[in-house]
Amino acid sequence: MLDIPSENFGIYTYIHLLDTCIQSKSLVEGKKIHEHILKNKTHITKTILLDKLTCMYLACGEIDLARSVFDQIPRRNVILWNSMIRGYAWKGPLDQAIGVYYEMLDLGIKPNKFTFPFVLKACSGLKALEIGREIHSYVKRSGLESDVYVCTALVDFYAKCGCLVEAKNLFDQMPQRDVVAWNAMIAGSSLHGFYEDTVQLVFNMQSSGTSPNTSTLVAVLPTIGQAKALSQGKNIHGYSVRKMVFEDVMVATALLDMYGKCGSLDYARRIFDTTSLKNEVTWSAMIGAYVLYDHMREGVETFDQMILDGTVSITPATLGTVLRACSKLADMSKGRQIHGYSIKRGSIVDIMMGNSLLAMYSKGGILDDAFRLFDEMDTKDTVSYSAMISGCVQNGNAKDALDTFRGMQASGINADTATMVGILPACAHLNALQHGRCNHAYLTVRGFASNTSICNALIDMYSKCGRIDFAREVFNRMPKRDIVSWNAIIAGYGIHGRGGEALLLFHNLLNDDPKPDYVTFICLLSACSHSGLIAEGKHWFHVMPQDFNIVPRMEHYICMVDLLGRGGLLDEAYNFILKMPFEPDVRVWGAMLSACRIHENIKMGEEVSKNVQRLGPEGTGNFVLLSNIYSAGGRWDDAANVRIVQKEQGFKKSPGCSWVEITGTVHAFVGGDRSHPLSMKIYEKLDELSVEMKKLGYQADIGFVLQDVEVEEKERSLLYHSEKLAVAFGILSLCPSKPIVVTKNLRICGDCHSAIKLISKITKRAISVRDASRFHHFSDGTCNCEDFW
DNA sequence: ATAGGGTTAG
Repeated sequence: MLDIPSENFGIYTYIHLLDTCIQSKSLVEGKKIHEHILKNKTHITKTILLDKLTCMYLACGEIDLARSVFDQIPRRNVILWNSMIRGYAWKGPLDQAIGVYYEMLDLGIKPNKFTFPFVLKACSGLKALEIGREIHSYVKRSGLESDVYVCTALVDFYAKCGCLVEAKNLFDQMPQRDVVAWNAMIAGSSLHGFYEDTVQLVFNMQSSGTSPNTSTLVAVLPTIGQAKALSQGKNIHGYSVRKMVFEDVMVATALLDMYGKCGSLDYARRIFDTTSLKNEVTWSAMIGAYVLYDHMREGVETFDQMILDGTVSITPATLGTVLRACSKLADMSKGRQIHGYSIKRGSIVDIMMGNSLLAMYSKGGILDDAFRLFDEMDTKDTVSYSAMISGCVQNGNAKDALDTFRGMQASGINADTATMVGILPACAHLNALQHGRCNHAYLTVRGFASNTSICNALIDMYSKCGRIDFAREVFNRMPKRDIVSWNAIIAGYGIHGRGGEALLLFHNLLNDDPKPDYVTFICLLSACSHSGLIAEGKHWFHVMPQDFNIVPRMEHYICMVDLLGRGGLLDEAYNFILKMPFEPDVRVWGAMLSACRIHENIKMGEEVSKNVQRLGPEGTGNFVLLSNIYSAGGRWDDAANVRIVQKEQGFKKSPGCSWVEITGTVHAFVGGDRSHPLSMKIYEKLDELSVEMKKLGYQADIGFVLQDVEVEEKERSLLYHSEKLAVAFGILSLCPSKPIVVTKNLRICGDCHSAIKLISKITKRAISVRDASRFHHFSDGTCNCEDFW
């Protein structure tokens, strides 16, 4: 600590002392010297001293103190103005940098080539395009456009603001381009996701004799990850190894992130393990990679290691990523833990963090908690409201979604595209045509009505609300249609049983721009199925791979089995399944089974039923598989992804599995499961409930079991379905006031649906079942899905 | 270099 005597110093002594503070960034000493100067009054008005004090505060990052000294100086030179602008451009508030710049111009001080890079940096940060352009024209008038530094700053500004053409023009005009100029151009292009352009720029940079440096690599890698361009990413990796820059944390983290985004988790992990100097971003990127590709267990484990490691701080970004894992896993107790932790650390004020929590609670079906947090949040933005709205919709709670939307409008927060795309399915779900039309009007007023995603949601809403004519009108008027638009309208005609029009539209699509994708064929085939257009369906299924290069997926086979089976061609459907190039899953057999039921073919039904039983939903299930199911957890929300993951891990079957969380532990069951320690009690409970249910007129719908066994045996196998076991265990384990939330990986079975309605009445408990497609909230004998799912 | 809400089918 500096010991300052109280006598008066000469001015150069002060200056010398202040320089020392600037070098060592010692704010405490600097302040003492400032006080000393104020006390002695001798030099208080000396500009040179005030200049130094300003610089001292700037060096210590005390921008407000710097400003107060700066404002007292009567005549300030351009260097000091530049320092002040630089201070704001680095520490913010950015608009102050621009303010000081204009103040300087107003006072007639002429900016120099050092001024522009700082003020332009502020413009980039604020995306203040017009101000930036004005500054650009001033630069031209001052004849500084050819200065490398100024021009690079302009390139950077235009590129960051997304005006890549202007950036490129300036860049091309530069008399010489150093690595910083190249990096500005590359970073801007990468930032806006222009993968090909970015890679081309790097190539050109090398051909022109400038070697990429670490900043180049760090700028390029995110676009590569976004484009999932793994082989290009490997090239960069190789380059960084050759140039020995892989030991740079930023480069290592960017490489890790790139591999993660490409799904190469092993490579990502290898980089993670070999990077000795990990910071919090490195850890976050690793966790994020796991979560992105549904490796929740590894993600959560890595987070636990991060805490144990203790060398880096836990940021809201990390917590947000872990929350997404909890959300995907439906692991609310872990999520709550993170919630508590973030309150303790004060991270909860971070709005993204709050929004992640909202999304987790609402997607997890705990709307009460979501709303409680939502009410507590001091600042709510569009995303907060959107998360609540779509959360309500996903829980089948469309009414609350609409109420929340009204609240949003009342509090003056503007809805954006995502909000509207979230609210429209609520109208579809409620069959709330009036609301839907109202929202449509609102969208028109707000100027959203021509947005492609919005129109897609409108098409879906109108067709689900029974107004395919309105849906078509929206479709016709769209300025730009993407493949989702076409799929939505084709599906719309399909569910309205107007297969002919669906086919006609499909033909129109073939003459138009977007190429059909695999969903198009699902929509088309199901439209054919709903309208009995068997020949047409068969035709398109067969030409799909050769003419459209689309490999039939499980979903297409389900549609085909449905098409043939519904049409009464049971033998053909059965043989079709047998000839499938991969093993049919339970949904294929399920479609077959329902065809057998429609056409009352008991014999084939029995045969098919064996396959349904074997594969789930209520198969005997083996426990290796089971442990994998719940360690990987809540895969219910992305059925397609589940199959990819399962294939990777070498599993082919997908048995029905239900789980319930009791004080932080997940208890999972498959049908007929007797492995649980409390198995005896669970079965007793179910038998007891079964007696009560029968009193209320319950009859097991043995149509769901087409096995050749005695009626009583059929009833029993239904009674021990996984969702019933989980519900019974919930009843036994949770106090009566607590709602029971069961999650099932497949769709809930029809018999279980009727049974749980009665169980909710008998036990007077709220029971929720989240199945593969939606929530079922049971209470007092009814379900909020109104038996339609 | 890491982080939040969204539409198409069955």
